[in-house]
Amino acid sequence: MKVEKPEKYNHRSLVVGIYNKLFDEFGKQNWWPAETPFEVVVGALLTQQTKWQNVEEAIKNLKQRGLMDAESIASSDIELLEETIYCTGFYRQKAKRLKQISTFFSENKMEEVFSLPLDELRNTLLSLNGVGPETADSIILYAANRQKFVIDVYTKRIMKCLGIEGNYSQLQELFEKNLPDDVDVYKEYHALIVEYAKKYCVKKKCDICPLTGEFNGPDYL
DNA sequence: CACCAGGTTGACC
DNA sequence: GGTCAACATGGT
Repeated sequence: MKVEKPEKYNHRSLVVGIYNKLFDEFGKQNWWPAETPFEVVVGALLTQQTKWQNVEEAIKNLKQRGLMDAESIASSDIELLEETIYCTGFYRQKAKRLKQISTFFSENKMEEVFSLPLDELRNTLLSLNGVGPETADSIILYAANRQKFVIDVYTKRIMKCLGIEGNYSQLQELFEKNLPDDVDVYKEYHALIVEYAKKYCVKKKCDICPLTGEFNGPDYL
């Protein structure tokens, strides 16, 4: 799973170097162990601005009530959904969005949607209410199992500590242009960033971040 | 008590 | 393109 690091210093050595350092410290993450791709979609929506621990509880609740498939959620009462996912916060808008997304996937075969050309797939997901860039890319990467690098607030924070700032698409391009064509590397990388950030980058402090200092990323964006 | 958690939206400049 | 308040609960 390790990626060979190029010799001279450039964007690629930075992107690859960070990956290898995180992999050395945290190892394989094996992220997002869901029973079905649909469960990943549900998790991606519920985890917005929410701790994963609470999402797990909501997923457990949904399963207990037989609501872990698109058709069941699409036809279920909005108030029942609200009650079921209450623990994830923003429960009113999330219940509404969850129902809409489930309706979409009950009317469109998930397998076919996930086989669309990458850009088309992404735009389709983005057109759903409640699905922004990060959620769309999480679904593409972890549910559709296709190559899209997920940028989250932690990724932005870490890169900023290294002197690299950019908007979502700029950062995404930086990673995607410098990583090998390997979905598993994409999956592990994002998971590693989250684990790393939860340990070192809380409260926007860069001073205790071990990456800072090791990689002197100039401002390229 | 203040702040954060694996964001998105709609309004506005 | 960028910024900002809402959205809501539970934990530290």
